[in-house]
Amino acid sequence: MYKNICSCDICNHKLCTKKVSIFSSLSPEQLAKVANLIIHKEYQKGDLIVMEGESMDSLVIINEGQVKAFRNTQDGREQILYIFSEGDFFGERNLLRDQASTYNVKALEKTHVCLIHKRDFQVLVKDFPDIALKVMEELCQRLDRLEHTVETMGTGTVEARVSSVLLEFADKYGKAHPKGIMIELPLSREGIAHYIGLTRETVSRKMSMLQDEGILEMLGNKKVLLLDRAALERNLE
Amino acid sequence: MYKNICSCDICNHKLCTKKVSIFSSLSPEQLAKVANLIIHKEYQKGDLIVMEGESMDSLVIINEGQVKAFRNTQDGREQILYIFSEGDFFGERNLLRDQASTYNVKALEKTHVCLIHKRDFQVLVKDFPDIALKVMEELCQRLDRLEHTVETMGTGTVEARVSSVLLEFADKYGKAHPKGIMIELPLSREGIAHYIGLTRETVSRKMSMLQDEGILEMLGNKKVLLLDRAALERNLE
DNA sequence: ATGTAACTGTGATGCGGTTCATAATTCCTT
DNA sequence: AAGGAATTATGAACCGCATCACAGTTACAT
Repeated sequence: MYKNICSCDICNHKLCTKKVSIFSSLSPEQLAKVANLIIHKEYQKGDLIVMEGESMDSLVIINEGQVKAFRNTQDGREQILYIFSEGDFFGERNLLRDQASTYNVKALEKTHVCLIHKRDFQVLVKDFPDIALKVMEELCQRLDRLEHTVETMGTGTVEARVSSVLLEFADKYGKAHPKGIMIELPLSREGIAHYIGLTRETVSRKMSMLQDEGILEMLGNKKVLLLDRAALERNLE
Repeated sequence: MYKNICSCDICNHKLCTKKVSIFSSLSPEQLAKVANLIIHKEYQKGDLIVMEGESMDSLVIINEGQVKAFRNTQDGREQILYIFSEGDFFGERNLLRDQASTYNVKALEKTHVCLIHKRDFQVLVKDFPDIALKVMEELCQRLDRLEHTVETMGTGTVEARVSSVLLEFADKYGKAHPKGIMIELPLSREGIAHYIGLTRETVSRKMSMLQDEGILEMLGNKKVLLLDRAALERNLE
């Protein structure tokens, strides 16, 4: 499963510690100590990083690239739960409790991750209680997002779901652009569909609609230029 | 908003500390110390305990009764996110971060709650770091449940949603019974509908179907006798 | 640059859940 | 125990998303 162990002398394993909010309360010396505990690994697009049910022995921090966390139902449908990018982490639940992973994680592109072993992480948390608080903060943010997702899935129209995910991507991956916000989509149409519980076709149709309304412009399959953010927000309800 | 301040000399404010897992690592003396910080309040069925957007100054622990946490969309639809019962707590996110409540909380029946003020809670967490870990554990359980809800809402059939919620209630509120599991429903059909993003009518119909199939028996509006748990589980996919 | 595989767009069709309407039951109050 | 309000059940019609089918487009590797 592990492919390339990055020897990475240049960054001295420090890059990921700097990018990650859970270590933000540490001093440079402490950070260096943490950096020594880290093992780097690299995955190619499509590689399965963790499988549902597999037990994990490390906290995984995304240093570069992105991954999706998802579950498969028996009839082959996929539900994407999270998209993790640079600075995000996963596997925390399997370290605190002794529990197998509750989802699959797959690289959406070439991805460089940093691993901290369970025993090292537990020592870290004891030595630096602020880390636990930061982890908690991150968990709270995930709760917020999932609550919002449940609300949208439960009460929202299909327009609202598509608008909501586009706004999320605009905030997370959007770059300023003279005509609006340029979004580099992390997922294909089908991926988006699996993220919000719809079919590929419906997502296609709704995005075409939004384009016809002048709210956005599709640039190939992987980019969207958001022209009218406010209009999307109005779609939320 | 606060109605009755319970003077409650009998329990000496200890009941709720004993019931709550986040204090399970404390010694009896430490528990007594915590108990002194607690203020008791009581709400009647239908009382709004917290409003969305309102800022909270206390952690709220349910001592007796149950409440629902929910959001309202602009067009008047309601999405129930959590049902909290004896031993559960809410408001933790507004204490750790400085954030207004993200949902409404309403009493589903006469409910007795214990309050710990923000400043007291923060001191507690510092003195007893295990409390933070316990809170984290609870947050993880909520994440698990929400992830499961998103999966069911995104990929599951309506049968699966109804089956899923009935299984949840069976585990949480079910009592052994010679013919199966007797469930005291915390929500009306409409409430269940708002919990799983369906309409009252659809929930009615599906539950009638389950009754016709001999999987359960409805006893009035508030009780369900689950006869064939395995059949419900098979419905999940 | 080109060819090919993967992805996307769109029409036609059908099913299933919502909506609306109304009847029946339950449950709560007195 | 009875009456009335609230909740639930159920039928009919409609609408929207899934599904199926296939054409068109994009992207990527060589």
